Amino acid sequence: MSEQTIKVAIVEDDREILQSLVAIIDGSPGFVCRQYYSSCEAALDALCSAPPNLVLMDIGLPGMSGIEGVRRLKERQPTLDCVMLTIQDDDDSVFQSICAGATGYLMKNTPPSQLLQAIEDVYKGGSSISAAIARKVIGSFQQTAPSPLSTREAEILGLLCDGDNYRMIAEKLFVSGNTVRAHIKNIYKKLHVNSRAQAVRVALRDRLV
Amino acid sequence: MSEQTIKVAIVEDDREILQSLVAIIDGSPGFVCRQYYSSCEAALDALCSAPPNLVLMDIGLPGMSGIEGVRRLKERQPTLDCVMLTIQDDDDSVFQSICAGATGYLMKNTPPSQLLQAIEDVYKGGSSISAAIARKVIGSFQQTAPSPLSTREAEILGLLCDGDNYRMIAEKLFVSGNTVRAHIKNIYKKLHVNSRAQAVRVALRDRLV
DNA sequence: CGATCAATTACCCATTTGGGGTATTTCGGT
DNA sequence: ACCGAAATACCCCAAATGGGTAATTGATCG
Repeated sequence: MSEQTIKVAIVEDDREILQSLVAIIDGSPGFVCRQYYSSCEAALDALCSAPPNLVLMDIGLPGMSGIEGVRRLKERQPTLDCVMLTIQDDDDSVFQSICAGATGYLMKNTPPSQLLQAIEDVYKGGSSISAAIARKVIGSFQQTAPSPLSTREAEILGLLCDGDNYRMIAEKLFVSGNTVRAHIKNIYKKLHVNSRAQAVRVALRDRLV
Repeated sequence: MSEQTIKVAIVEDDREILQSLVAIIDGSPGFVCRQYYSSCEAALDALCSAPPNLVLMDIGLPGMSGIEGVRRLKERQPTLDCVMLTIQDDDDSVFQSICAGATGYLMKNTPPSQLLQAIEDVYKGGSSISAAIARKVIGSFQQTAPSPLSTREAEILGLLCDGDNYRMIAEKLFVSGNTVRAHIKNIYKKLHVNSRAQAVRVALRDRLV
């Protein structure tokens, strides 16, 4: 079962790179590349009517970018895995790709053995991202600045995010509504906001809850 | 420079696993393990006064869990990299660990060669997470359900998240405040909420903006 | 061609919110 | 012993919000 051939499609505008990729894939047992395109426009319909197991997508394509390509592709084929192939690894490209639906993100200079390993990982339900990119993704989960809020304030902010109003919060914390108001005023001052909506946004963004 | 010895500390309560880990690390050129502990309580002070390059931390420890251990450790030594070592890979443990500050997350059955590779990756500023775990982390960035909102509603929800009130939204969109109110009522219905705070929370959670 | 829905406008009214104050108690640090 | 931060509690009042109802226009879909 693990020896099933993995059908890979490639979208890449550089003819040389495309050919060398096809050669690597097609020349390796267990992998086959029968679909390759030089633009998203050319690839989209074909990939939707005859979906491969996995798509290697260049980011820097002329016309529609690989990121937009993935977005369109995933709209029509949500189960199709896409791995970005790129020269730049700037944060923006990484996160945009991931949000667009990419399952992996590889540098173009990845050695063939790792490339094949990555394809196999994705095929098996994993995700192929390099150590450096994984760190960036993980870093986005971790809060850097320490919370400026007191314990009580953080508690109240949490209830604020749940949509509770003064009265509900007061009841849950066994204090008066006036006290809740006083705390919320302090929270707003500390977060430099002046409405619930903004407070919730900051709270979620900075993981204060 | 790449041949510098990496000092690894281990926190693991199972004596056998601990010994085999120490043997692997210490027996490999370029790696050394001089600090090993069977509980977070025992490790914390020692690791802060004589920080290694990297800590391998078991999650299922008696007493303080490895996740809490990482949290405390990172409070005092924010630059110290921690890699979780665990038998379970349930979503909760993964995300809790990452949010607590872990840089990597490995299964205990990871073969020695990959373990050493992972340690080296982290030491070089990367992040060692297995393909399966990377997929979970990446998946958390990707919206699954299509947005139930119309273009206009999504637009207004975005401004709502910015903290704009009716009047400000109305001015930005060149419509009346009453229209904005009507849209917001529809948004609330579709998102099953009844306040701005809840709407913002859902919008950010489901990436509707 | 009728049905439906998105977008738009409008109004009423009770409740909630936010900004401005003031004050007491408790607790940890200097 | 004193100070400041945190937590508690209260006042007034203008503005914003949320729920209800209703009507018009345009586009899209059977």
